[in-house]
Parts: sequence; structure tokens; C-alpha cells
Amino acid sequence: MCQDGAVATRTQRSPRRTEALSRERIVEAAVELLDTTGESGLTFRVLTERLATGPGAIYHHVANKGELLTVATDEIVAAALAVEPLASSPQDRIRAVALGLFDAIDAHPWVATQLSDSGWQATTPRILESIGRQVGALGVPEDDWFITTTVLMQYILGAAAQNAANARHVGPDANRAELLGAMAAEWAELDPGDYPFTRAVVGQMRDHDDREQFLAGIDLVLAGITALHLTGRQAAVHREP
Amino acid sequence: MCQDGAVATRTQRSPRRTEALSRERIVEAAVELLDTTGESGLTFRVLTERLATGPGAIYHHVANKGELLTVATDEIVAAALAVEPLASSPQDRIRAVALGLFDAIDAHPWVATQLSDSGWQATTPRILESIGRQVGALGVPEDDWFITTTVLMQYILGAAAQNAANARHVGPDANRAELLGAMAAEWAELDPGDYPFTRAVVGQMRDHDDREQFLAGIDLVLAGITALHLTGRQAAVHREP
DNA sequence: ACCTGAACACCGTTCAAGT
DNA sequence: ACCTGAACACCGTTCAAGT
Repeated sequence: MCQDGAVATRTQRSPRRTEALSRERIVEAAVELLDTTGESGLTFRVLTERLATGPGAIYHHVANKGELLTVATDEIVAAALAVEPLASSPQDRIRAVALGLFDAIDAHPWVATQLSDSGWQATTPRILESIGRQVGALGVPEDDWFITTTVLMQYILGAAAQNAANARHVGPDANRAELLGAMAAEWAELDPGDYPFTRAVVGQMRDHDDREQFLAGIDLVLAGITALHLTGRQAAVHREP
Repeated sequence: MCQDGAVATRTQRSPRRTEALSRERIVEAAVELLDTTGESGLTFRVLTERLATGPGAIYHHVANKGELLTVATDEIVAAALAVEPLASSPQDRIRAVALGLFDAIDAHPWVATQLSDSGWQATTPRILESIGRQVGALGVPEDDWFITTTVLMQYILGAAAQNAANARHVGPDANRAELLGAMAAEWAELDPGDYPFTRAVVGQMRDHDDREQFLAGIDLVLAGITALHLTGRQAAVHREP
């Protein structure tokens, strides 16, 4: 979908050897299956065959399919966040962390569904921590840490999920331009009376670049943080009484 | 739902029998099932029983389970967006639309998963259109319409999805304070060396109000829009070279 | 302790047959 | 055209039995 998803892949693949079954090997096989065949491709039957065992053996190391998915997701996210951003400004470090997550989810679209379904559980603290530190470094007052970081995280996951869904709908092989073209064609056929705005932005949607768009969104949120939490007063946006 | 209106014309012993099977009745039953028993509760077996037919009859009106979910989701979203916001400022109308979606997704948590998985397809244009009109009214230049509206939509769906996931994890009956308390307790047990930020915001997370938090996020994005797209210059946020 | 593999309950979907 | 319901292929999970 996006560019080269150069996310650290495991190199060593042990051939036929009857390496002892372990939690790690199971999760590794699950991730590989998810990446290559999608969410519906992860099956205890296939997993069993891949690992040359029976289902009972897998259940001896993992509680159930849900835990397997949770652990697999956590592993991907942890790897994506493990890269310490070197940029000098907190803003740029936030951009780096955000992009790292975006690319990881783009490379492993099934992670998006899993993260969306987990709420505040599981891997959420990892993400919160990584972004939150930069929010602190930004100079946001401590009382605003939680809202600020949460908004960033929710935008990142929302945008990444949407992007991943697009990628999932066409499969890893398909052409990006074709996909956008097909969608643009659909939008162009919407009733002009009901969808004037959508039709007006068809061109922008057809031509947009996912990563660029995502970064523009991050910049927008950062600008909002600056306006609302880094100046002395509650500027810019005001509500009706 | 309950057809209590027509009485004397026909003596019906069996509860709801008779009424002709239709796409509408099927979708209606599916929504009810999803709302009361969750995503895993929607089954062709149960649906079949509820509607007093065989599976074949349902497949005569609906292509498959996926279509059923898509249509059900579209119905909920359409209903949520049907309420025309009366607020006088575009900002307040955006808040109204956003809150309408948030509440709808909160009431029907399964909608979140469905929307996250749909990408730019299906009901996306509805949401884009509704928010986009207000973005236009805001005075955002046409070239920025797509990014601006997209960011708003992605934040809304991301936040609503996270909220829905939390709700889903405890069930409709459970106590909200208990849930947050339990999560706060979990966070408080994280390694202080690895999670200093997360531990620092435990209190804020325990005490936060979901809707208030969501609206604060909308305000933050609106402030970003104001800063980046409603002033003459590219202010506030600047990148490193 | 770790693994095997048949078996169980359940799922979405199909289809020949009825009206 | 619309519906019936048995049947099919497949799923996650269990468990008595083996080593």
C-alpha cells in the first residue's frame, strides 16, 4: 500500500528440524500466517500443520486464539516502538513514533483490527508511554498530558486502521492507483444533490499519498496542541454559550 | 418491532410468525441481536430461529453475513447523521455531528469494528459528507478540504472505536467506575522505570469522562484547523530540515 | 511435562426439493 | 418467486491416551 515496509523481518528460518515447540515459535508462525494470508488465514488447522503437531500441543502453550492474537499484536507494536527516535525536537520525535506505528500497521494490517478492539488494555500503555514522553518534552502542562496524548494516539490508530482497511480490501498484490481510481469512480457516481462535498473532493482523494496525508494530520494535531496547551490562554476555538 | 397494532383480524398463537420475510425485517433482527448479544451473538442459527425460517430464506434476501453487517452499520450511521444540527457556528455543528456519531457507536459498539474495517468504502462517504460541509462552512480553503475532513473523521472513528472497545470488554451491565478502577490498578503496577509517563497519568485516566474527553479532542483538532488552514500563513508547527 | 489426534459443538453457506 | 431444512466443509476447543 504505502512504500517499502522495511520492518525488521526475521531472517533465520530453521528448515524441517523438529525444533521444540515453544510459545515463541507458535507466535512467530501465527504472525507469518497473518501477514501472508490475512486474518481469516490464521487457523489452528493450518497452524497445526505448519508446526507439525496437533492442536492440543498448541493449547499447551497458548490459552486460546484470542491470546495468540493479542501476543502477536503486542510483539509487532513493541518492535515498532523499539526504535528510539533521534530527532532533536519533540515534534519530530512524535512524527517519527507516529510514522513507525503507521508503517508497522501498514505492513501488518491485522494489527489495526486487534488494536481497535483492545481499548485501554494490552498494548495501549506501550503506545501511550512512547507518545506521552514526547508530549511531556513538548512542554505541555501535566494536567493536560492525558487528553493530549490520548488524542494523538486515537488519531494515529484511527488513521492507521483506515489505511490498513483499504490495503486489506485489495490484497497485498493489488495496485494502489487502481484502488483509488475505482473508489474515486464510485464517489463520482453519488447523487450530486446528496453528496456535493464528497464529489468536490474526489480528485483530492484520488491523488492523495497515504503517508503524506497521515503526516499532515499529525501536524494538524500538533498545531492544535500548540494552540490549546502551549500558550498562556485558551485561544482560537470558543464555543457558543 | 412488536406488532401490537392489528389484533382481531387474525388469531396468531405463535408469537411473531406470519409477517412476510423481508430485507428490512432481517436487518432489524440482526441489529437487535448485535445490540443485545454482541458481535458473536449474531448467528444464522439464532437469526433463523428468531425469524422462524430456514437459513435459505435469509440468503434469498441477503448475500451473506458480511452484507448483513454492512447494511446494519450503514443504517445506524445514517440514523445518527440524519439529525440536522441546529447550532449556528460551523464549529458547534461539527461538535454536534461528532457527538452524534460517538453516541451512536457507544450505543452500538459493533459498529466501530465494522467501520474500522471498511476503509473508504460503504458508509464512509456519508460521514465525510456530513463533516465536510461544515468544514467548508468554516472557511477552510477548498484545497485543504480533503485532509481537514479526513483528519476529523479519523479522529472521531478512532476515539469512538477505543471507547466502544472499552464498553465491549465489560458488557452493557457493568459499572464504568469499576472498569476504570481496574485498569488504573493495572497501570499502577507497571514497571516505574519503563512506564513513568503512563503511571503519571493514571489518575487522569481513572477520573476522565469519555464524552468530555472526546469533545476536548474535537476542540483540539478544530484548533489545529484554525491554526493551519484558517490563517494566511503556515504557522505554529515547523519541521526540521 | 509435553504431545497426539480423534471427537465435539458450532459456524456460514449451499441446494435439491417443495409451495 | 419465495421458502424449507438437511447436508457440507470448516472452525475453535477439549480430552483420554500416549511418551
